[in-house]
Amino acid sequence: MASFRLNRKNAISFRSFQSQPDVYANAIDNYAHDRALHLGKKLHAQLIINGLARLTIIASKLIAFYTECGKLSHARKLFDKIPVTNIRRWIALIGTYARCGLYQEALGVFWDMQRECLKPNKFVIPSVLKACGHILDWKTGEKIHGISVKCSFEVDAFVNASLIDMYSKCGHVEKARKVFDEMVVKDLVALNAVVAGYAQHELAEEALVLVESMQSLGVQPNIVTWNTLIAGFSQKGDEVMVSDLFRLMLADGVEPDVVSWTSIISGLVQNFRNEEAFDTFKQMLSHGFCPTTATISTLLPACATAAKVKHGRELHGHALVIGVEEDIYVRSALVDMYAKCGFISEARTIFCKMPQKNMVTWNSMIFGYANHGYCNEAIELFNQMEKEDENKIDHLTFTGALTACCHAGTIELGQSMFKIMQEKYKIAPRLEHYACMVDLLGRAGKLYEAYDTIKSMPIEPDLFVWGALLAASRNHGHVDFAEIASKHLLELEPESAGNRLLLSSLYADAGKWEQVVRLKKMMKRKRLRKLPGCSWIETV
DNA sequence: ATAGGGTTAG
Repeated sequence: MASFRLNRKNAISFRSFQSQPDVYANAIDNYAHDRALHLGKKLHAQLIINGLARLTIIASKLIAFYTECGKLSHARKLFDKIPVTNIRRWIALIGTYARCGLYQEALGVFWDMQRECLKPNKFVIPSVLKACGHILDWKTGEKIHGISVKCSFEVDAFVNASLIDMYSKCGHVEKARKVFDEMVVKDLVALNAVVAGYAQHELAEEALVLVESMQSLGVQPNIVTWNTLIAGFSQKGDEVMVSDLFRLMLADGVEPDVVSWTSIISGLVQNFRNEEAFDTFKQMLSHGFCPTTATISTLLPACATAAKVKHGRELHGHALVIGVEEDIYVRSALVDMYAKCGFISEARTIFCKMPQKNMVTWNSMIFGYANHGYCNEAIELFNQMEKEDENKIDHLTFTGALTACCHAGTIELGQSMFKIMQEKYKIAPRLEHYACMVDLLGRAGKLYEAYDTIKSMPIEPDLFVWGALLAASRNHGHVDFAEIASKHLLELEPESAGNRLLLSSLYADAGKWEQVVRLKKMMKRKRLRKLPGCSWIETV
């Protein structure tokens, strides 16, 4: 009797002990889904107090929660507190990171796992390869390839398809093809991964040849294959081939879907055929297809001039109606579109209501400010990004911020940013950064410093760098530097009439009329003519 | 656990 009671008591307490963590686990899941960082933190504090935070199940959920909220350091700290008992937890964390787009973190955990001498299984390899593919790190991908071979995973269809995808994304299409050729049983996913590799690197013809040869071996293309081919030819601007494929696909009994349409539209936008892109979009709608986030965000850059803002607003309306306005791609493209069209406050409104921002979101807003003369706002936003989202700062962020410094004429700030970029963020200056620095110094009349900057460059200056020096020389009437700059410009860009006009007006300013006549004669001889400036106004 | 269409650029 006594033992029965004891057992029952144990059973009850065991059950309540079991159910309580489940309740908390669910709550954390919900907070992760809503990205309710504040509420989640409060719950975490409570779990530390009642001791449940130590449970593996709770800790795992908290890791997922912080990961979802973008608080990686929190996630990692928790992870490191959990004793390593089995590899499944490592693999789950790697998978979570890879799915969330946190590729560096995924790889970091993978190498930690290797350091702990835990053998990877074949399930973790695709996640890690996906991470390599996205960050274009084929060197690491190749190491993973080696590990896969050593572990005899190379017969696995998932591992092979992931290897092909990784090499394809990194531009090593021939390595991808080699993996495919060595596969004993070639499946459709692997084929499509090679086809994508070809299509995305302007080798659509190769892709087509491969698909045809596989067809003769009995592997039939599916809608993914067709859409990949369409995307490949559409990016190349080969519209004849695109419509042929569209027909072939129909004849094959495969119905084109919204991805097929979006691929065509994307190609048209890439090739600056905006009108046709919109026509195709209308055709797509008339065929009864509902646009997706990809359709909207691919079309928005085609509306990024003041004359096209009406189209942009229409797309914004579509996004609201079909309920995809919250998508980060759509919103980033909207921020950029409104900013480029000059509707800075509308851009800012969308920007501010975004709970998650990516580098494109931040950079678009910073560029929007910088290009419209809101230099202080651009610089303030850069400071805000440093505080809130430092890890998303990249070379474009600095281009935007330096452009703002240029327009504002804040030399010291520009110089310190140029330094911070290299020293703190380890970003090697690119041509556009040097062009900004030359522009910044040149505008202030510091032509010697500007020229010293050019001479210190470890990379070959391009026409924007020399152009900045030439423009500054012209504005400050400095003929010597103008001659140096124009000499380089002529070497780099012999066809550019604009630079010569700039130079000739400099000579005119300086009173060297005979030089002007000589230059203009030379331009006439080469039949170079500066295109007249033009603007676009939408007629209703 | 793998394959297709998407946002920033002087």
